[in-house]
Amino acid sequence: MPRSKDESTRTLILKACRRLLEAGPGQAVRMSDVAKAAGVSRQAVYLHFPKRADLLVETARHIDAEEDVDARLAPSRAAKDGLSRLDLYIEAWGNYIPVVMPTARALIAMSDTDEDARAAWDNRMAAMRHGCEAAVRALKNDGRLTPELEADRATDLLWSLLSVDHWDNLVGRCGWSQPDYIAQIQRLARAALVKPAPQARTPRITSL
Amino acid sequence: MPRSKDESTRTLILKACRRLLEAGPGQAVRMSDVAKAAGVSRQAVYLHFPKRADLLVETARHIDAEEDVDARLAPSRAAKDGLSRLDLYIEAWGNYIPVVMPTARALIAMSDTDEDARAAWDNRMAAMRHGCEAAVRALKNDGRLTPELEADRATDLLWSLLSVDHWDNLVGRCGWSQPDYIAQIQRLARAALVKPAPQARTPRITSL
DNA sequence: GGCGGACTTGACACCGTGTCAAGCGTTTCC
DNA sequence: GGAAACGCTTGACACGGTGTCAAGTCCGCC
Repeated sequence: MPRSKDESTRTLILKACRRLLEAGPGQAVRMSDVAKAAGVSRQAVYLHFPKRADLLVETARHIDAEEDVDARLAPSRAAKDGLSRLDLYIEAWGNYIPVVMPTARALIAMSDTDEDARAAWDNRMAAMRHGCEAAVRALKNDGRLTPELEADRATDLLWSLLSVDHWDNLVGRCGWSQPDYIAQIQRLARAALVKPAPQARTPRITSL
Repeated sequence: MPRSKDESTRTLILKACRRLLEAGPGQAVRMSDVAKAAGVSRQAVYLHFPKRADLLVETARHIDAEEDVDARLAPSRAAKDGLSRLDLYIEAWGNYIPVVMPTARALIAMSDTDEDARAAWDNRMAAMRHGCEAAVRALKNDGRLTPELEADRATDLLWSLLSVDHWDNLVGRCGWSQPDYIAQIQRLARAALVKPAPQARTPRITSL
């Protein structure tokens, strides 16, 4: 099934697509552009990806595989307490956003018109939400979830704080650095979701 | 310049455009659709709005005028202390979002390809940011801005919390009610930006 | 009466997506 | 060795939506 060399035409196209999306913020990235960049005919692209939406969806998957998104999220899953799980999840996902961002934007733009693109994107967002849900649950188990919020409300909030739009607003438009973004979202999430630690036995005023 | 009746063709078109945008979430709203809905020829639309981007931009302005956005924002400007200014600004803008949302979405979608649409939308966002800036400044003057944040950082954060994406995530996707959304954003903004009141003279533990 | 402005009608160019058909060069398998 | 199968190329075309153009119609109004 490969053409001849070690790289199949399919992955050649996916890599070209990714490269184009990452290169030009505000670029069109038409099917013909991808074909040209992959050094392949326009029809070859359609041969592997019948619709443009398919190409974008598969590009996103390809990035997930190349960047090993699972490995990135593993530390948060292994966290011992709710608070560190929250922090680690924010760190992992927050640092993954810039990686998928270009493809995400293209996919979101298609979602307005294309049903498949919408479904694919919703799916990704649902997966991300599960991570938020797990973090909130861990927090709740530790008795550290703020009493002002139901678990699902807290999940919604965290999910929205970690949305790619939010990242784009702060990093893309406001010019925040990536570490600043991570730190501020962690601070924000704590402020919004976490209640102060039950200061156990000895009632001392601690400033942390 | 009016055609004959009390309503000029121009406003007829703008109203039709608004109606269509509000009617169909996920609808295309092509130039021909607007023309049909306004009971006018497609070319009449182009006569008043040379490009589709122009039509959308003017529709947004038209909504601002019809809904008197300035009057809505007046209370926050009149607020006496920073904290209430923050709350009132969130309430005013947060309640305005659903009004402009449909048009906003169309404008944002165009921003990917159309430079004018992008500029127009950026402009609106800049105006909204000024409101955030004012609220943060008022907070700072009261000595209630959290020491963890510079004023411009705080403005960025508030601005992003009040973005239409955020509203769309929480209300549109998560199904929050409008009052819930307002209350939670207010809570979130306080948690993120406001430091506890300097408990003046008498050091009593207050739970508010 | 005739002028000018607002609008209509119908045609057309352009661009990007998606489709189709025929052809070409390798590989594979009998 | 020959034929079928496969992966890809070439070139054409339909479609839908935007934007343009030119001619024509219907007004009110000086």
